[in-house]
Amino acid sequence: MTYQDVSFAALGDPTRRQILLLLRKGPAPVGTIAGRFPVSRPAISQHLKVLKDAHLVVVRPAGTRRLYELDSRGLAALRTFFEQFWTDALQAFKTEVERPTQARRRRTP
Amino acid sequence: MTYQDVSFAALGDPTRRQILLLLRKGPAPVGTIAGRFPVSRPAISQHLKVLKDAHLVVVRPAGTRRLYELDSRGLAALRTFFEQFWTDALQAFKTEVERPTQARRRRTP
DNA sequence: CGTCTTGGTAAGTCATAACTTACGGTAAGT
DNA sequence: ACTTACCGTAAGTTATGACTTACCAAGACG
Repeated sequence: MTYQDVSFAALGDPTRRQILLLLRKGPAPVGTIAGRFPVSRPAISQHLKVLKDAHLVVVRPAGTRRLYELDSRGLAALRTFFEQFWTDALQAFKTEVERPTQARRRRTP
Repeated sequence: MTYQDVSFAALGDPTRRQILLLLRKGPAPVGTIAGRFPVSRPAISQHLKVLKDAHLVVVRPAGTRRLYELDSRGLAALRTFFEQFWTDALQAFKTEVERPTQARRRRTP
């Protein structure tokens, strides 16, 4: 499983996506994050571990608290991957559009 | 569940991501797509349905075949969303970096 | 028309991931 | 030392999603 696989798998869950959106406002301790969701704190801990392992968040201890924040490097890497994918996909689309007229005719009802 | 939720959920599965990568080369019929994966054809059909509902692929009939191809509009919408998210996330990071020196000191071992 | 190819869908299986409660380690305060 | 707050992790539960086989409709061709 590649690095991107781990990242996209992490983003595949709605709770984890919401956590990332929440962390855009800045670092937050686990308890605060968990308080924003209708699930248990350990459930949030498990989600945060997935995000950490995917390099989408980083954690630093602050007393008894653990502050989680967005991992800009991990997000940048994912962004690069997505941009590359998008560029390739767009290129493929352009190639398709520029095919001979015959292909176009078939698209006309 | 928002539109982006459906898209990211769709991208959360490795087989579906591989299908998208495969379709970058151009439209392909179901049988051909399925032949590239170590799973059954109906399984691929189910994945393609998820991708179609997420507007990541479009399908057009060609005789008995159904050609699937990337949905550039859906991908563009997802790209827009991701860029917005990334911009917001980067902004949040910049805000964090530009905080008073005290915050920086804490990061020095 | 009969036959073959293609592929969507129904129904069933089961591994797994998202959830829970319980436990205990660490930090901080008294 | 004791107490409180915080949170990672273990262990258990269960809903779900990725898989399967079976069925059948649509299209193509002889």
